[in-house]
Amino acid sequence: MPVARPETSDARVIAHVDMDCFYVQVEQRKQPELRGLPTAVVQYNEWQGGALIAVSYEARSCGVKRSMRGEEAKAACPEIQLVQVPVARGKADLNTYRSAGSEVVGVVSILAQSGKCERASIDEVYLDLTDAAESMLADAPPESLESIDEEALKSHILGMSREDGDDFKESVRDWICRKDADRRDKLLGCGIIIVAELRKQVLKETEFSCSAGIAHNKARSYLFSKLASGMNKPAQQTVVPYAAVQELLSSLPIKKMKQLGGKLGTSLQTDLGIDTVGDLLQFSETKLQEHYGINTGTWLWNIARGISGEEVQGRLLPKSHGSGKTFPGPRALRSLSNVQHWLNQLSEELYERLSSDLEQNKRIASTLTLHASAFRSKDSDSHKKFPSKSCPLRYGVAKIQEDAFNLFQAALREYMGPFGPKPQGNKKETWRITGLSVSASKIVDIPSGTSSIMRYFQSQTTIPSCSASGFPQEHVAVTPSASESCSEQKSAETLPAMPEEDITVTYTSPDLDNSYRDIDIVLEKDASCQSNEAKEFPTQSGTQTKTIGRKINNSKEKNRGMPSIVDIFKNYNASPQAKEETQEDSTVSLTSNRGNLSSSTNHSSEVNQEVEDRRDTEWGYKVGEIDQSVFDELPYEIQRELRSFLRPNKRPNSGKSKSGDGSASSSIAHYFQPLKR
DNA sequence: ACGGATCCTACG
DNA sequence: TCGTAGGAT
Repeated sequence: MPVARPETSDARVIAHVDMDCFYVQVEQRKQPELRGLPTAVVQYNEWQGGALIAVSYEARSCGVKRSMRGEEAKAACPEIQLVQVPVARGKADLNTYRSAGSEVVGVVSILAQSGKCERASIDEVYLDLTDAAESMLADAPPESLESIDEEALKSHILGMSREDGDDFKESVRDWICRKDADRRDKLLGCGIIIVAELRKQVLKETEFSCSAGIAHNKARSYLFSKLASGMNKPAQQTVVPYAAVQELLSSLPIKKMKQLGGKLGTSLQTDLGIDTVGDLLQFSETKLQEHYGINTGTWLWNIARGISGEEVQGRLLPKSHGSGKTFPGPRALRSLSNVQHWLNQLSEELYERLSSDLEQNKRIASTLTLHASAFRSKDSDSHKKFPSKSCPLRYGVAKIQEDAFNLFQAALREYMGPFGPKPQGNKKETWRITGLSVSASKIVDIPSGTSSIMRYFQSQTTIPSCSASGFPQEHVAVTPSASESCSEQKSAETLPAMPEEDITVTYTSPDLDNSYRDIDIVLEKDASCQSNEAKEFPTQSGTQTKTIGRKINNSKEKNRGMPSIVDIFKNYNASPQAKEETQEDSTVSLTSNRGNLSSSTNHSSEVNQEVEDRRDTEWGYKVGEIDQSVFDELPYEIQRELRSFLRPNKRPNSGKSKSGDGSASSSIAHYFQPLKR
């Protein structure tokens, strides 16, 4: 699973910042009355009071633990406040937490402007503060400061004996300011001050408290930010000096290490008889490689020594979006139309999130994947894996819904295999669906400032046929996108008709205002979705926009079903330098109900300029190289826009000035740009 | 090198 | 527990 990365440079300063019981804090910010009370966030309420997914520190001290049910929590702590995760479309809706998460990432990335910042999860970031720490050491080393921040003095310095009160803070100060310290430790000392300041700012800007680990690499900072915050208290920061690493690891239970909490960790315990990380040291690198393969073996050898060369990626946005739901036990889905109903819900949510991503971050996803889990009762291998399927992603709710359903049916046929779709003349299916999810991946940036492209995709979101005409439509037409790209290419073969119940399925489709309205559609009895004569939605009178994907497919053999514009952007974005600059293009949506921190003003011009600088040299396509038939199929506005992109007016190469005024300041404010309101 | 499918891991 | 994510193979 894990892979080894040799340590590249010696003295990095890496911080892992982790929000304390994040969902609880989000709810407490929304409902300040809850602050200070034992609180937990639960998801669903029906069964045993719902499942706890986040627990406040007050509740933890009452003995409430994550992965208790709501009722257990009430028993352990009668005064606990249980807040429910919002529900939308019949499923948990995590959007409020997601946007609070991007709010945090946005603030952190701005504060850490001088260093790389990586969104590690909804509430965690890694920071590479090496440069900031080095500049501080050069310009304003801690010992030169007249006073050290109180927050910094509260840090835990591992390996340092801990006494209470001022003595403790005094010794922290001494450690930070020690003149004869190892350079690596001095850098960590700077890291302490920087992170303390950053955490204070995050609290001020977002009202969320967080904990942090500061060390020389990701593995160490992660581990100790987790260990420390998991211990007892929120809002802690922990430093791992070089010299303390070995001893701390030596007695650390192996299962506590990231990546070793599961099967691999268990295997180490049982197969090698190991309990602590220190125990791993006895095994030679080759021995570990023999047991666990070359990659995992070397990784283990390294991690036992706290070595990890993994770099902090400058990525502030997620790499995929997914929407899923489980249907445990008796709630398992037993009919195709029920599956379709839920796929429609999930697809709707997914589309909504793709739309925001497009709007806010100018990104488009290009792959749609369907995952499901299932079992077949009353049969030998009742727990065969349900295969995943993917296809090119077409923008538009109805398209995603269609494609998802088609992917599902393809997967189901494969899953059922020889059993065939209709094993007995019985009424009910033999399969049960216990989980469904749709996800969108391979997300690429599109050049900013191309407004017509935005309009193009927006127009794609309207369903021309039914919403305008009001005619009931048979909506399960096969589209080339999903059906052709599914594994079974025997397109000529008529697929076995799936039994379909008479049922009213609610389709929802966005109208022009992006608000949703419901349209009831009665599925035909034999909605043998499977006629492979691709039925196109009747191209609607009013709509200019064409489904470019298909037409292009006809003229261009490869890339079936893939909107060519995605190809173009993909190629564009594949240019070597284009990425890694996620720092600057931090169009992270700072959709806070309080401050509106649009980070753009400062940066966007710079980004645009950069984009323009690369145009001529780094576009994967030159205008003449784009297949004319592809180009012609694009909406006129986009053609025009692309032409202007492809033939840029050359501008003087203004070497991207490293932001920062260069004025040396003795204040740490130098390392942070205060947020402007 | 790349992409689809599968598996594993982690966490609120 | 569920709903999401990321990474390795």
